[in-house]
Amino acid sequence: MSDSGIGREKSKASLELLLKKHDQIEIEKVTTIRNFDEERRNSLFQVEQLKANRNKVSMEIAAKKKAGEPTEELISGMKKVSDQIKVYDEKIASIDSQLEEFLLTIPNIPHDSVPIGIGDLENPERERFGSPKKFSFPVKAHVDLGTKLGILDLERAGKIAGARLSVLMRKGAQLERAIISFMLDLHTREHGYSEVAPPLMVNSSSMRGTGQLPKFETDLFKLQNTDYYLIPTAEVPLTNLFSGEILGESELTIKFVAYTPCFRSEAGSYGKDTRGLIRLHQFDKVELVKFCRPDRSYEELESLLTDASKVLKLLGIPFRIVTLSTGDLGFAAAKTYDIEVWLPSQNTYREISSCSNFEDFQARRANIRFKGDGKGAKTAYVHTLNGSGLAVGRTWVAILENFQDESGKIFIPEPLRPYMGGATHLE
RNA sequence: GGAGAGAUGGCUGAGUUGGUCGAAAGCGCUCGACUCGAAAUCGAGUAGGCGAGUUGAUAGCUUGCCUCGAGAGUUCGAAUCUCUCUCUCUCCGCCA
Repeated sequence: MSDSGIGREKSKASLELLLKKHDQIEIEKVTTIRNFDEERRNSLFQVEQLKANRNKVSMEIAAKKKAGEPTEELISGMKKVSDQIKVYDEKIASIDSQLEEFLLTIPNIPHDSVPIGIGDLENPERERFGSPKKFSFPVKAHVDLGTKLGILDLERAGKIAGARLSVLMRKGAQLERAIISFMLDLHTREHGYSEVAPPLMVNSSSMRGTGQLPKFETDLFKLQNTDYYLIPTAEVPLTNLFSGEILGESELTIKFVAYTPCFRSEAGSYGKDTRGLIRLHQFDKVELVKFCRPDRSYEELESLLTDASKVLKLLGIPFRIVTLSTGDLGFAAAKTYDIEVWLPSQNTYREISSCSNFEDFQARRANIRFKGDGKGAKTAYVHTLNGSGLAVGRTWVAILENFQDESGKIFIPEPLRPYMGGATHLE
């Protein structure tokens, strides 16, 4: 019996939900689910009747034994019933596990407001903030700026570890820490998030809960001879914090912020962003996670986006927000906004945050529910959301590139100075 | 890493010669009585999940099944016996 995790996805309500949207997932899959479910309900009904009988007769046996009456016929009759029960139980368990495996591979259904498109080229721009600065000299890339300043050492990173790993030195390391502190302070003090310091490795069950497993195992680093994976984002430990729990409605919305390193194998990204800090096996990120009532989740998505955007606004770095189209949407998300920051050396906007509403997709898999305080209060799945607030490494890059001068000096944005011992420049 | 103990309802904590135990008792909480009000006292209620019936109802009411860390097993029947796993605690060792 699996009553945790996506076991709940067998429920009538979830099936109806899928059926309602049948135009968006293959009819075949829906039919499969429907057949499975029907078979399961029939067996369940049969076995429950048998069990009711067994429970009743067991009590009779107990009573007769106490009275010293013979019980042989009853017991031998019950042996047959128990055998039948076993057959049905096995059948149900088999259906459950097949159904579960099957459901785990079905992606979330995009929200009605998500634009149709086949890839990132169809992602409409929603808003743009600030305008890229006109430089009167040839801009340098962050790798060159950082290396020259002695705050970034990719060569030695390659020596001690390998490609797609980095070493920040001196003021570069301090800047990383300043960015982290600034973001954490902003979100905890101004935006009402509670800070969490989660483990950087989690078990496979958590990875299933948020949707990384079973489909995306190759994107993860797994620790040998254990069930542990290095987290690809703090979303995983934070969202799973309440797995298998029923939260009080009055506690919602719950808002967490965490700074963690993130680990990604970046399998399949050969040749992409090979230079610099844009795409690494390990990078720092400040992550925002929310648990809320279903009817509030799209409001919460908007405020999540606002909270994340605030970081770049305060730093004074130009950025834009795009809405991911259906083709670019992640496996688990129902709707996603990307925040893209301006990178002068690439003359383009690059993703620095991804803010998503997963609706009840993760909540079903991780079995996270809530319940009202009233008498007739029902339990229902929460909605989960998360967004980067922001990717720290890419923020570091954006600061170097957007605030460089002709001599290679870097202007430190005002909000970070308190965290940099009052320094105004990196030089 | 070595040795040992344990995991029961919101909490504390009974229950281990298998049989009206989903579970004593206490605390907490809810409702009621008393009170001007409160405290104290007294009375009643108080785990979750999934189905079925009734209903306009995802309200109530009636009813079945499952759950005493998780999974598997023994048995007509398991919180109670066996095995595996997970976690917690104590002592020793080691260590940031």
